[in-house]
Amino acid sequence: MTRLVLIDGSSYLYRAFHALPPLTNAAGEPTGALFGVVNMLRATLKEKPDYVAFVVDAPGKTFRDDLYPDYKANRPPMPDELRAQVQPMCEIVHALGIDILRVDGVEADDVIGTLAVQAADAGMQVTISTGDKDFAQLVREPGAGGGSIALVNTMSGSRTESDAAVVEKFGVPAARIVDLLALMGDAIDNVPGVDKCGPKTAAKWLGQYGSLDGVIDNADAIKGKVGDNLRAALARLPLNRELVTIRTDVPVGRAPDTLRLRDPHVDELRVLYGRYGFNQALKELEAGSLAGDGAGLAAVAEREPARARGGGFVAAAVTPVAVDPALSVPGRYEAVTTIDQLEAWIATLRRAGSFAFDTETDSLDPMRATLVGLSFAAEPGHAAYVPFGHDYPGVPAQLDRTRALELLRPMLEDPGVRKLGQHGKYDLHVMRRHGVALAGYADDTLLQSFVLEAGSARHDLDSLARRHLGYETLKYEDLCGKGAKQIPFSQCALDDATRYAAEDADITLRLHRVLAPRLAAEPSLEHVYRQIEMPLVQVLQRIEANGVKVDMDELRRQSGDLSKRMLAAQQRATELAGRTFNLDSPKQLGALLFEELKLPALVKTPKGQPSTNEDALEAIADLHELPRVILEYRGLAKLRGTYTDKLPEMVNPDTGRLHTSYHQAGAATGRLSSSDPNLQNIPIRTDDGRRIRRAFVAPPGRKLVACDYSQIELRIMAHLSQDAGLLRAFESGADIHRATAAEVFARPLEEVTGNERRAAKAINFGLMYGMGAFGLARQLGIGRGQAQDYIALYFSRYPGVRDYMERTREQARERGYVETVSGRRLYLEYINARNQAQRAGAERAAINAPMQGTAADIIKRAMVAVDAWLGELGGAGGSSPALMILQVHDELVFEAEEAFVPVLLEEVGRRMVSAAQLSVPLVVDSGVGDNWDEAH
DNA sequence: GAACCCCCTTA
DNA sequence: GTAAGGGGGTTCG
Repeated sequence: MTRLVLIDGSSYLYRAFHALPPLTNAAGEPTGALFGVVNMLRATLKEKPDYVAFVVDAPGKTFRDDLYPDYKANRPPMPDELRAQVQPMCEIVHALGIDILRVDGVEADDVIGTLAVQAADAGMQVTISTGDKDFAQLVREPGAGGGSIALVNTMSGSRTESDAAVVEKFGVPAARIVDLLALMGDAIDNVPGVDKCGPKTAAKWLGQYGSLDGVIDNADAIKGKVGDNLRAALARLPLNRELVTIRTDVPVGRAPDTLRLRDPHVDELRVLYGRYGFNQALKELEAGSLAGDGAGLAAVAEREPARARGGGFVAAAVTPVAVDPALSVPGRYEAVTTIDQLEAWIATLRRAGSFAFDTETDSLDPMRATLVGLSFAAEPGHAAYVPFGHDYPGVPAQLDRTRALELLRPMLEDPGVRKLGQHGKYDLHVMRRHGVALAGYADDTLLQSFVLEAGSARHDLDSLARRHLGYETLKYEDLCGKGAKQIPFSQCALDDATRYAAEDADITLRLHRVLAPRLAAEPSLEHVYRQIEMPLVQVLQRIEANGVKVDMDELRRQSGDLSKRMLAAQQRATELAGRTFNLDSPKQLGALLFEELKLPALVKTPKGQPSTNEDALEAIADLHELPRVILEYRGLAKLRGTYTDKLPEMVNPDTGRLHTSYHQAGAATGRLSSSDPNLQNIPIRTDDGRRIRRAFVAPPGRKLVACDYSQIELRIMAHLSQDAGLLRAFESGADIHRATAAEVFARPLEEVTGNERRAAKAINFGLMYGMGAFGLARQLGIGRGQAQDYIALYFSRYPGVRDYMERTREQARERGYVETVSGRRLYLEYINARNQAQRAGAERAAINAPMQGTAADIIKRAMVAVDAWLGELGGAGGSSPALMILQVHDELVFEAEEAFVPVLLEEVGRRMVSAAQLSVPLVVDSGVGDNWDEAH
């Protein structure tokens, strides 16, 4: 069978550009997109197709522009960094022996469509390699003449080669795809479809009425808002259909059988690969194995020993950019159900010296989860699942959990055997709660990914597998369902569970092989990972397990009190409105205030609706009593709904305490985030809010101790900017906002007024957030001109700060990322965006991230140091003289025996201030009390 | 029930 | 004007 691959070059280029970090070669030329494309091409060539074409768009008007002048009208121009890679890409494609097709006045889609149909008609097996879903309309199963057209999606790695597959993906067969697209429209190409009609709705209609014409004929029968939208869009649907139909009859000037793959120009490739720093490709080239070797380019990972790979075209076709095929093969997974099997596996894992593992449980909450099984992998492609908690009619025999854990324990608790995991903090919790003190937890792929690609990628296992391995994992929902119909993992059939669980361990192991070398190649990132993030895993696990005691009665009393006051506010609001309405509904409230009561709508939501937020209500509070009543109600409702009602529900019945969950990869800047419940946003500013802190208490005989860094981010700004004035201010130990006011308003420290200090404080904070005059004016309620004057004055007094900020923006633009003092990186996807709002947003993030992120690095180091000290003291849980129980960005909270408090203050304070050596001193404030409020 | 909006809490 | 999580309403599947 003759095989033709048609590559949607433009689609690849854009995809690789956006998918990969902004890499450059030694000369500083951008290479990211190029790198992706080259990897994809090499993977394609390894499958030895007979004919290949690399199709790209040509400049110039096409028939679609004639049909519809606004076609692609809102598409931004190609970014410069991408444009710079087009010519080198063409050179490499050519040198690889692949023809480039560019037909004036014809879009690449239509060139591909035409060639695909011609080739399939001639009996060829055609694969269209693209990320564009529109091509689904061309899918053709093998016919009488043997010709076929299949799609390969470069991002998901999926292959679509049958009508059934098209139906599964889009809900309609290939022949109806154009109808579907016509209804949906295409925002990228500026083709408006039916408003609010997405793929599901479109497929549903087409299922009901057969075709677009059927839908048009029956438009009156469709109810609801979407029905109205459909009728409003009727006139343009036929045009839409024409626009989305890929032409298969355009003149392309080449017949498919003239696109034969030629021999590569090795000399040219050597030069090009060398120039762009594609070392793996170069090595492969020198080995003279361009078409045969399995080493993927991206595969900075060590090569796995050769092994069987999927045969035929599929294996490479599903291999997207930048993947070592050896790391994306299907796995061999086995269930371990006998002692002999288990012992054999334990021997294997020990022999390997390191292995990936994963726990399967019945709950996402590690403090409540019961272990259902464990999985292990020591070499890619081979993994075991040890089930012991599956429970459903007819379940096969399993090992006893206690017995299995006792056999595994020596290995799991042996620090000399390295364990790898994905989000291992969860597994550490579960194992600890089942009596196993797991040791030797050496690597975590979640954290590897987080440190390598913060800000530019997701870090969950499924995304990592797709991105780094070109591997599509089984989904939990496919096994156990979702929503109300979800079954616990323990009721999942053993065969399915084995495939799923073993895959998790296997994929984790494979990911580690890809990510570890990438980290090793970046010493500063490796340092952050090894010295900060990995040690912190255990610390966070302990903090979470410690939990915090809450006074449930106090919270219930507060709930009752809040309810009474809410009711009163509600009654008053009803009187004022003259009717009942839902105070919780911004929509109803907006209608009442701005339409019925005709109050001025001074603030708009981002979507242009009149806002009812605090600013808006304050602005009209002097015109009517109702806004203040609403504000009062909102404040009370927030406290009750989010805190006093919810927190008692979340107290763990076993421990009687509240256990939050800290997300180590939660914020791109390096900060932690907290959830379930979020204990990092417990109120403090208002008196009502602070009462909630009084419900966070120490048990009898113990105290709560809160230690927080004073002005840590401003101190970091002083350190980073090395501004003489700011450094001096911190060195002198003065109140920094007062000192700033004295500088800006040019008067002695003691003569600074309250208002001046307030303004200086707003400037200090605003600058750290990258704020401009507009924001400062709003914050201070002054004119924009005056705000601008303040800022100018500030920069004239602290010129080092201004220079630092400009340098930071520049670095961000040039490198695509900014760094903390520790070398942690944050990638800024939109720093060079054409869209000015996006770009401005990225610049603000660039200004803030080094400060926020450095603060996060510092407190993380402090936590590791403090935890190590606490560990030396011995004792655990309630018997320990002190426990670390909370982290709130710049604050650590401890629960300690009363007599131990002085030692704790001394030792913690020392470790916190020496967690980093900056150009200014770090200062820690502390407080002690019976509850969290008093401890401040 | 999911996805989105709007609003609000923290550092 | 940075970084988060979360509640309630609304709308649609």
